[in-house]
Amino acid sequence: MREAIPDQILTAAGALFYREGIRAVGIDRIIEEANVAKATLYRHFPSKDHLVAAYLQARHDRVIRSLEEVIEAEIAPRDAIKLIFERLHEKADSPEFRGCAFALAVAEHGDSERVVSVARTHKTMVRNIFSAIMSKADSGSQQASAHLSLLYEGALAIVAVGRDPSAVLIARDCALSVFDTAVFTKQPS
Amino acid sequence: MREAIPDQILTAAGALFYREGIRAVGIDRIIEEANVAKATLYRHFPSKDHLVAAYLQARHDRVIRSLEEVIEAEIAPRDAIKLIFERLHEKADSPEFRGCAFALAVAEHGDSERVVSVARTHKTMVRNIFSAIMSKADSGSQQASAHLSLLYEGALAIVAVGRDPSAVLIARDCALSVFDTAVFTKQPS
DNA sequence: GATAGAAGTAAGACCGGTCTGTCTCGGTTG
DNA sequence: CAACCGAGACAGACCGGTCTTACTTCTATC
Repeated sequence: MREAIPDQILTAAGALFYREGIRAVGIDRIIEEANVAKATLYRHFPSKDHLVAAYLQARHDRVIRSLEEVIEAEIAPRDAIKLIFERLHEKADSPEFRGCAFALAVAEHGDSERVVSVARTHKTMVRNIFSAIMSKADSGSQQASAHLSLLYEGALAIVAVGRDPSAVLIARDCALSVFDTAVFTKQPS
Repeated sequence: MREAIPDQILTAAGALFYREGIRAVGIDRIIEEANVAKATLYRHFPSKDHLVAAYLQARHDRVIRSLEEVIEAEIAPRDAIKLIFERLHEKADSPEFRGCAFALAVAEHGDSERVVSVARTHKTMVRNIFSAIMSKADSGSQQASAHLSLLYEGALAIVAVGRDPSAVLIARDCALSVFDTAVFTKQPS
């Protein structure tokens, strides 16, 4: 067995969901791509909604792990921010990039509590990543971290529609500028 | 006749598309809500894709007109920015707000050239609005206008998922800060 | 201004296709 | 033998889009 079956299904479903959209991809497409029987899929995921949530959860884990690596690496907060945006730029500079998977999923399944919940958790944790970085800069500005995540999400949204990855670099420059003024004008605690 | 039939259809379709999603709303729902026969709909809009594009176009016209009013009003650039974000906050502070209709549409129909084209045009024009405001501030910083639209889109994206309209106010504060530093550090032309 | 015809409309049957989800069957593997 | 699996038929609903039928409304011509 090359791979556990649930992962096999999630891999196929995830690629299709992100590339073509969730509603646009039927169960039949997924089981064909995953080389799996329909009953097998429904044994592991009781409904398509569950499968979508699991796909988002897997993506969430992956993205957050990648961001936490940046935090755990002992690099200066300013460079961490730079790195995060430049990693995003790399991803955005690819024809198959379609924007934030969680925003896409909520756009299609905004009425599914299961889906929205994972997406919200993800956004909250991304904000917390920026918050952690800013607190390492010993300028406890929670405001600045909110600004950074705003720029991060804005870059994702603009690239999703306009497909021009340079927006991410512009966001990076603005983020660094926000960081600098936040640190420069920091309040003594 | 209370209203031209195409507008009647567009009104019903627009409300349903935005509220529940484009793929989630079938033609039957639209014609029922618009009190119109199916053949009538297809006489005015040759396909659902055309109808979606027309819905986006109508929304585009409305939003851009509202933004241009801000420009044409003789108010200071800084106040114009403030006003734009506070108007967005008003809209976001409503249970039926679901985020940027164009981002939602692209998420669902990213492969439709007709749909993507309207969405891209919209995003470009929004950026141009900020650009026009910044050039009135006689600091020709195109960079700052890009930052402003980044914050604008970020606020839309975050509210779309998190449903917390206060993100728009945070974006406003950041935008004003960006504006101030851009004007303060402007280059002599 | 009356009238014939063209055009627009509502209502809904209908078509072929696709959707999610269930079920059966027969094979394979531990 | 028991649990899982692939393949696929099947159900019931819904999809976008076409077409028919009967009715209304507008328009052009006399």
